[in-house]
Amino acid sequence: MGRSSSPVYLRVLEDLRMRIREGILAPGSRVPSRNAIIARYGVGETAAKHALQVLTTEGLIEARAGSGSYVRQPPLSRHLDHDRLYFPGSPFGLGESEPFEQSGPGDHPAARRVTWEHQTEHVVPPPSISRRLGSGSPRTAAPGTDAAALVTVTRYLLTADGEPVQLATSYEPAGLTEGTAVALPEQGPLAGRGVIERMAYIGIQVDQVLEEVTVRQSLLAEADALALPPGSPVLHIERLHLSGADPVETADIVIPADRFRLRYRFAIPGSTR
Amino acid sequence: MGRSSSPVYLRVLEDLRMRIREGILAPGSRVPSRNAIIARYGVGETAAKHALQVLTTEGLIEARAGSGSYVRQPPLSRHLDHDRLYFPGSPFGLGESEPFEQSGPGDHPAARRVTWEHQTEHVVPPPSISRRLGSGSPRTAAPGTDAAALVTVTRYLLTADGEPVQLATSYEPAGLTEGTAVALPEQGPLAGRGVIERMAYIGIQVDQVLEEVTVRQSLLAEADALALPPGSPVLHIERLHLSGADPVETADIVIPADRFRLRYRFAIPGSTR
DNA sequence: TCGAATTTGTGCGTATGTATC
DNA sequence: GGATACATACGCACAAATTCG
Repeated sequence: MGRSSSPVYLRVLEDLRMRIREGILAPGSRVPSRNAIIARYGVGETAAKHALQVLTTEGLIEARAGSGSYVRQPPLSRHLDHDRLYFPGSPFGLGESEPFEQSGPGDHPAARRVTWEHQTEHVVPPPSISRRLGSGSPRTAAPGTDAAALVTVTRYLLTADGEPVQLATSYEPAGLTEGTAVALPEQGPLAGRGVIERMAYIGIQVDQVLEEVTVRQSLLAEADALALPPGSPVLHIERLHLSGADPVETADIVIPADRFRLRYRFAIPGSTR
Repeated sequence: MGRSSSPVYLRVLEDLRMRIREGILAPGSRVPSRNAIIARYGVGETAAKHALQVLTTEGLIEARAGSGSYVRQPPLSRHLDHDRLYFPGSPFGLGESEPFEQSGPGDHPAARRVTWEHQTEHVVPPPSISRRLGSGSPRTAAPGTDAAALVTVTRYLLTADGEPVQLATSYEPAGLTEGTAVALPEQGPLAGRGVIERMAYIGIQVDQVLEEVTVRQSLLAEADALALPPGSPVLHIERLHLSGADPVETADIVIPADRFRLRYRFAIPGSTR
C-alpha cells in the first residue's frame, strides 16, 4: 500500500518525536507500546514497529524487552573542558554550563565530583601505538631507537557523580620514566597530576599537544563500560604529547557523543594580552 | 520463528560487514540485493531487509531505489586542521595524512584545492546567536549595549576538489565593522583572510577562541548541501572569537563526521620553546 | 512460587508504489 | 513497456524478558 503522499509511519514518528522534544513525554517516561500505537494511531503493526525502531536508532528512546520503551535523558547537557592540559581528574573540567557561558579560568559553575579507576601494566605496544610513539620524523628516525620497546599502559574509567563519563587509555614509553619516582602515573609524588607535570618532574618539557577528534560507533566493550546503548556514537580523541619532536605520551579517549560536548579554548599566539 | 541462539539477520549482517571491511566488496561496488541475499543465505525477506537497513544506518552502504545498494566511500581519510586561527580557505588546512603524521608547520602533504561560495546579509540575530554574542559577563554587561542590534551573517559552503566538505555560518555584530573597509568579510583588502586579520585591521585584537564540538544527526538542509545521506552524523562546532571579554564573532560549522577528523594543536602555555 | 499478561525482538509471507535501468 | 530493486505497508507467529497478581 505504498501511498506516495506521506509514509504512515512518519505520522507516528513525528508525533512521538514532537512529544518528546516538547517534554510532553518526559525523560524516563514510557512511550506507547506497539499495540497502543496501533490502537491510537490506527496504523498497522509494521508502521508502529518502524516508528519505534527509528526513535531507538535516533537515541531518543530506549527499548527494554518485556517492559516497554522509555524516553532517554536529553543529550548535550554537559561539557568537557580541554583548555588545560593535564590529565585526568580535575584536569578535565566537567561542568553543566550552557554553551559559551562566561566563567573565569578555573571556575566551574556546577563542578561534579570526578573520580577514576585506573590500572597500569607494561606491554609490548600494538602497531598503531608504536607508530604514534615512533620518533618524530619517521624518515629521520635514529636507527638505534628500538621501536618495539615496552610501553607503560594505564587504563582509566572516569566517573562523575558515579556515572561513567569517559574511557581513556594512556601509553608512555617505559624507558622514559623507568627508575624515576613518576614511573607509575598513579603513584608517587605527582599521582593523578597529569602527563605534563610528571614529565616536567624528570626534566622533560612537554611543549606541544596534538588531538585528533573522530566520531564512530561505540564498540561493545566501550558501550558496556560507559553504560551506553551498543552502537551509539562516541567521540574518540587520539592525543599526543610531544617534547620537541619526541612523542612522550599518547592516549585514546572515548566519551559518549550524545551526552557531552568538547570545549576547546585557545589563546591567540602573538597576542600581548 | 525467533530462534534464541543467534538472530538470522546477524549472520547476513556480519558477513556483509566483514566483506566490506576487508575490501572484498570495494567502495562503489554493489551489495547483493534482497532477493540475492534470500537465495544466497537461505533467509527470509525480513532478515535480508533488516541486514541491509542496519548497514545503511551504519553508513557503510547507500541504498538507491530501483538500482541497488552500494558500498560507500571509506570514512576518516581526511582531516581538518584547527591549529591556526583563520577562516575560511587556506585557514582550514585540508589534508590526507595519516593520524599524527609529522609535518612541518604549514606543510600540508596532500593539500586539496579548497574553494568556497559565500553569501552575506544583515539580519536581526536569532536568540541563540544574540546570546552567544552578548557581552562577556551577562551580569556585568554594560546596560547601554543594545543586544538586539543587527549582525552581519555570512554563509559559506566549502568544497575541496569539488566535493562539499563544510558548511559554516558566521555572525558578527554589524556595529563593529560598520563603515570600515572590512565590513563585508568577503570583500575589501582582507577578503577571505579570516576574522582575526580583519579585526586586527580595524584595531580590534582577537585574543581568545572558544570552540565547542558536538555530534548530532544532520538536518535535511545540511545533508542536502553536503551530499550526505539524511540523518548521518555531523560534527557541529560552535566557535566564538573574543577580544578581551567581548565577543566579536561567532560561527556554526558543520562537517560530515564520518569523512573527516578534527585536528587540534596546542603549544603549552609557559613553554619556553 | 508460579503462571498469565504484556512488550520487545525477531522472523515469515505478501502486496503495492515508485525509481532505475 | 518491462524487469528489477528498494520503500512502505499489512498481518501473523513465536521466543525471551519483564511485570504483576
